[in-house]
Amino acid sequence: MVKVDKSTEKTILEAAKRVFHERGLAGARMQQIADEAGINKALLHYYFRSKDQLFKAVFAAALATVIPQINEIFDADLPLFEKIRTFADRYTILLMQNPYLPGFIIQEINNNPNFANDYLTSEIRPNPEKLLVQIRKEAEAGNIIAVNPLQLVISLLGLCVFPFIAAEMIKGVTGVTSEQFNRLMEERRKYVPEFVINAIKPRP
Amino acid sequence: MVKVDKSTEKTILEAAKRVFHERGLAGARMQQIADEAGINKALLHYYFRSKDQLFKAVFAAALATVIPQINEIFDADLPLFEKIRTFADRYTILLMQNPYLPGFIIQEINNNPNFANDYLTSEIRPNPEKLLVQIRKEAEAGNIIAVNPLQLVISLLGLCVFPFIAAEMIKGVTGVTSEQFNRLMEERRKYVPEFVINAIKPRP
DNA sequence: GTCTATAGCCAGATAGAC
DNA sequence: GTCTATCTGGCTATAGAC
Repeated sequence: MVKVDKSTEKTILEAAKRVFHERGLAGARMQQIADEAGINKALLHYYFRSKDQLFKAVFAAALATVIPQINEIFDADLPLFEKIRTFADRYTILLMQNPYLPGFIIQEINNNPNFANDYLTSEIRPNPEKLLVQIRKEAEAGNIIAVNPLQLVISLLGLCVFPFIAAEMIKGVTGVTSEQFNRLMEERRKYVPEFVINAIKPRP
Repeated sequence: MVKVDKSTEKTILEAAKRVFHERGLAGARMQQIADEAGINKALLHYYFRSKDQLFKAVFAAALATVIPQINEIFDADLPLFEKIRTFADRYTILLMQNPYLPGFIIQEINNNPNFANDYLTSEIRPNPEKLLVQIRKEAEAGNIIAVNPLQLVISLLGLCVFPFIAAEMIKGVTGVTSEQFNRLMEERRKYVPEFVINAIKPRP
């Protein structure tokens, strides 16, 4: 990476992010991070002490870019259908800008059963509670069909996140290029919320 | 692992499957596989030559347990709604029996950009073509609303697979136990297909 | 086929000069 | 703060006895 006028620590974090996102904790190499940052290995240790701590910093940053945004929409003061539209739209945009993020997070959670204790603080922690209550109330009022609120939230998340997790598989199987894939995700910003709303809107 | 009367090769493959599924290629250790198989490292190399080849065998087996089943339903001679119900039901059962499988496959695909060439043969390759055509025809006939067929297939897959990929996250955040999670997936066998059918059924 | 012992390498971490 | 050089441990892989 070309040296630019920016703190070494930031440069390291950005290089580490790229490498960890691509290869995971176990697969990443400190040498590659150093190369991408345009520095040497010793300096990585000078700034972050160990590979593990560097990883923790990158992982925490990943959670911090995605979880607060999710919670903000979960807690927004919006009618349910508007909330679903806003969530799908904003979350898809976020993922288009950070396509490696979901796979990275999921992968490392599965490899570190203790992640909840290690990383989830009171601020950085997905909190669907308000949305779950909102769904339950709308169902009781008959504004949507009867659903298990947790199933609905999982479904909404899955519809947004899954294509990014499975991107390489989708490309490999269907033959769509990265550009076509992006257009597909662009289309999904509107497709997903209408899909979900249709699924839960009562029929006359 | 307790020694039982079964071929060493099979014992190794089962142990390797457990370890690779949990830790991925880079994170797995040949020593751990040997321990779980109740043998020593040298024997692993005697049977599979290298870690890489052992991994390839496990990965190919993983694809072989899931892809043919998917294709069978994709290609079945069923009306669309029945196909959706069958797919969600059977695929969810399959994943409940192999919960590590999706995460394992996704993780290694993302770490090996060349996987399509390495692993996808003419038999072992997801083939949604017939289902895509079927969806297009149903939409043209007005039996379902207008949709991009690929979006619909991705959605159906995501609704089934995502909860398993995100299982640890879901448990960590909501506090549901593994047993409660299984009940949730059990419920999903019916929930997902009705959700999807509702989403695409035309309104009067 | 299965084992013990060990070779050989690679990656994380540190020492110490500048 | 940043570098080069090096240590150290751990891991894959092999040699060779049984």
